[in-house]
Amino acid sequence: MPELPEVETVARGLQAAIAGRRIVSISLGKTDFMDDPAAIERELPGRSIVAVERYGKFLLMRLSSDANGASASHGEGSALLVHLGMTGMLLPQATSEPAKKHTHVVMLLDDGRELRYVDPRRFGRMAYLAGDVLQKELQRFGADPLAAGLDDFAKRIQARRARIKALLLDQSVIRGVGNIYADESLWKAKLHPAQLGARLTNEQASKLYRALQEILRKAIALRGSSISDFLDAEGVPGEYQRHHRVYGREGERCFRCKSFIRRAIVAGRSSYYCSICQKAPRRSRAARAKTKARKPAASRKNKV
DNA sequence: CGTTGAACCTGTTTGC
DNA sequence: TGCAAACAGGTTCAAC
Repeated sequence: MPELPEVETVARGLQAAIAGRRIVSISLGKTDFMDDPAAIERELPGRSIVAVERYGKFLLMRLSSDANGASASHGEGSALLVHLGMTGMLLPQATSEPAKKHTHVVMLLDDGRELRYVDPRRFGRMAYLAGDVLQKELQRFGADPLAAGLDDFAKRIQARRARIKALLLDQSVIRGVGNIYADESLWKAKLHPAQLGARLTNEQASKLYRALQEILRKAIALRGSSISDFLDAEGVPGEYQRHHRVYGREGERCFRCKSFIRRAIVAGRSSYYCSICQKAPRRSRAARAKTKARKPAASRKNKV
């Protein structure tokens, strides 16, 4: 579920709900999605949650230094890094509230509430990181699409020969975009998902940049998209799914040209697009030759 | 470099 | 109705 707008929504909710609280104790259930469960169990109790921020699709719970003041070798301090994967939720709840199924982490806070991490599929990630290790980890990721300038954005895309869809999803290029917002922004910019990054004109790159920013901002304003079960920190679903123009609309009509929305696998992911508005890239000589050579399809298929 | 497919895990939806 | 297959917003890794 959670891409940039959803994670931003959760971060804002948590910032309002739990910033300043101290973690009294922690109890862990399943831990296979944690880098180092022992570190989490050892480091968190006694620390205060200084702030909750979004970093790409990660939530960054910044922590006060430990009792010895030894948390940080450098500026980044220490933090609990949380990735919600596809089904993760971080919910501040009263102790009296019954715990949902698949609750894997419970942090007791100093105001008597609990911060609970729920994640049925456990595709999420949780890690306690500090100092240089934290800094290194954050450096793995590309530019934030809302903070990046047009030039930086265009350069990152045009420098690569991969498909634009793959580039938008690649967190080391741009951080925070997932399948929904990639497709929505490509539709708005009238770009086919299989177009190569390096083949975008400056004008196309600029269109995509503006489309992506507009869509992300609007989605944040509407508290994200809830496809099946996304809930923010207040347990409230988002509204942006009502504004999707292509995502999940296979067989329905394009809002611009009324032709039918298609679905194809691009970069290994379901990709929704309008084949009229979003022109397929002209295939290279090499690609065409390959398809031709493969003509006797049946015999090839039967090969083990 | 870039692409593909599989793997991680559970729940829900779709199709026969 | 029932059961199995397909599919889900994410990331990572091996193999080509």
